[in-house]
Amino acid sequence: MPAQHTEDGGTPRRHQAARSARPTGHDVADAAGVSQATVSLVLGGKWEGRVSPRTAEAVRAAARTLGYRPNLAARTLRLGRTRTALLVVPALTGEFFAAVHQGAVEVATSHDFGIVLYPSPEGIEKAPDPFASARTALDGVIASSMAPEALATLRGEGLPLVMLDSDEGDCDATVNVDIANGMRQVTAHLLALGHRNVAHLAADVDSWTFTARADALAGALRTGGGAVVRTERAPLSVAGGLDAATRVLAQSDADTPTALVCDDDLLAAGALKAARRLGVRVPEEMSVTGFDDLTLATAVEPELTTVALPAQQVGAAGMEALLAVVEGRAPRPVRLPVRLLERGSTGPRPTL
Amino acid sequence: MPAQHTEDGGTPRRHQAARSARPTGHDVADAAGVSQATVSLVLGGKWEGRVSPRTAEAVRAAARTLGYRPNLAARTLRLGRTRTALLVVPALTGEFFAAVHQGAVEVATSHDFGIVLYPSPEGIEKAPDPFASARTALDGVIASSMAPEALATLRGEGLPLVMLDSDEGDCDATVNVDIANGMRQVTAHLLALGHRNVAHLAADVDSWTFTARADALAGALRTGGGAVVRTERAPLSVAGGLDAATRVLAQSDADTPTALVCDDDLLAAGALKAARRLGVRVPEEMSVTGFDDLTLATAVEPELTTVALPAQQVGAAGMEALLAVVEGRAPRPVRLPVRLLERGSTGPRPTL
DNA sequence: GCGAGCGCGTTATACGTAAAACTATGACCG
DNA sequence: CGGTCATAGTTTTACGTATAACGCGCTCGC
Repeated sequence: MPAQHTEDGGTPRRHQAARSARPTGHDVADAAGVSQATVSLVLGGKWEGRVSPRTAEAVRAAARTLGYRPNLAARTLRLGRTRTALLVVPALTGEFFAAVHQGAVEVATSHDFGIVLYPSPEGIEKAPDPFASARTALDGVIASSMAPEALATLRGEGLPLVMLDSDEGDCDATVNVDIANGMRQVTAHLLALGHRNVAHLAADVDSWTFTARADALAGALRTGGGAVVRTERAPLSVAGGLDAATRVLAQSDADTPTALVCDDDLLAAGALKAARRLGVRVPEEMSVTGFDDLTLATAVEPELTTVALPAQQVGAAGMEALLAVVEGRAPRPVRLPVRLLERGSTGPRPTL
Repeated sequence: MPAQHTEDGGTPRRHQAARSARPTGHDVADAAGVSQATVSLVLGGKWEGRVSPRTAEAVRAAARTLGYRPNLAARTLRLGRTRTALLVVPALTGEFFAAVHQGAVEVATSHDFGIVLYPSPEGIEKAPDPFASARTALDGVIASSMAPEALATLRGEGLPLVMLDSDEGDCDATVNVDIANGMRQVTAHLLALGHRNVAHLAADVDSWTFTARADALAGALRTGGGAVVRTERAPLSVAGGLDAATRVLAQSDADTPTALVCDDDLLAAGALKAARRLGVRVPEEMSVTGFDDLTLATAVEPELTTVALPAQQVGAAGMEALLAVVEGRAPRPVRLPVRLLERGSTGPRPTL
């Protein structure tokens, strides 16, 4: 005596145990009285001509009331793509990359992309696997600086790769800041103030941006009739700048420099400390310039003449380039302008 | 006339088109001459008593030569868990949270956990969905500060939640820094130097840590025979500190403060600038204290007396607490000690 | 000598989604 | 009236993994 009861609607319920589990596409389908495939079509946005508007609306309503959000893992498994990019930053500290990140995120979200961060550890050697650390499959990588082996891993994966501030040729797109022009502006500023003999406080970091700074400084100075009379390498920190600048300022001979060009504001801040300790007045007796325009630049006395970098645009351009690559368009190399900020740490060359 | 050819081994090859696609468990299985299930058992580490050692070794060898790495999406879909935690940080800038992150990562990786970052945007209101931004399912959240609504979203998801530096009660575990003790140390230091009338430069940020700083300062000062004679709120920046400190220093009456306690080193750096502009010598005429021991603290002149926070331990303890919750153990609240760094910005109370 | 148990695997299945392939109902047209 | 076509869906399949359920050939105890 089969009851033939169909009051339930006859739709097969597969979920019934967990009451508060996240709703799936099947749940939405049941609620809207359609199949899961229809739900996928409607919410995927490609239903025009395949589903009637009233049904589509019913599906959307059901999804809304159930609070449906698609399962990312399932979608990824199905599609093999994630619309997610990995942003490799040298470390989590640093105002520059905070802005880069923000710029990248803004562009990404407006294109339905996501960004996950990979702060490459201090000792780049023992870096954990970027892919494992991302915790999801990736559609591309935007990298600022990276250990060669990690970069090789990336290429091996065959992922689109955008390099920021690097001369790495083996990638799909590059975004650079016009470091050379920045240094030319610094040089022009110092030359205009009468300086000829310049010392260079170089960051002891092996990355393109610092090599570019050194080269640009030397080149611009030479063509302007000046010269780098001394180069001192220093760890990229205030203490490093202090030590290195102390070494420079302690010595004085015929070619004593009257200006100290630092690769970074941290070094410049250290140089300011060194000058104060040695009784050298800035900028009256010695001009000091920084680079990057960190918060620190206006916290110290005198405020640092420095070069501001368009960090946010770097991130935005990087993400745009990645989108181009992903979508098969040809990205063209980007070179962004910088701006010299003339502040209190530079002044006229002292009369001898 | 069935040929009965089995020279291929008879194992059905499902992948043959894409030559360079990432190998799957099936590929490893084929290479090792076993089934995918066996591969999963062996690589999952739970094969003892179910697979012979030689077979297990064969599987591992095959996985190694193929460069097999399991598909995270598939695993997540199957298991419903990810061994991934979301770390919510107030912004990407900030040395404190860089260290917090590092501490958390170290603990996490040693427990086969992953961490993904969610830098909550400046305007916390328009924050994008943390879950969508994570790009993967989560097993828990470690949050420092968060907009109430975002926190509600989190709770709604039913995820384990660890709060850092917060008085939020509705969570599974808390990790705090002993802010009160830090302010007590600052106060004791100033009282020992003879100061009684203190001005407070308060960060204009609505978060527990700053409320705690204000309360602790007022309390400790009172019990020690001193008093907060003036409180000035300021945006959390050097410029904010400069403005607020200028307001404080400009006025002078009977109860003129001889020490300026700042909620943060940024404010203290601003205060130093204000003092210099107004011709107030630090620390001879006015003592200034900071908080957090940022890089900036030793870049300014004089170097800031400040309170160093155990950032890395905060992250480590947070992750440990989350692990405890996830594994069903009961985490107990953590309160970490701080350390006063006496430097040049504080000195004896000026004789009137 | 025969069922029980064990060692060593295999087969089958489910997770939630996207999309290809298919079905059913009418409308239109020659 | 038979065929073509559009509409509005449904059914089915695959993605790669983890694991429950199921052999299958031996050995062992009684």
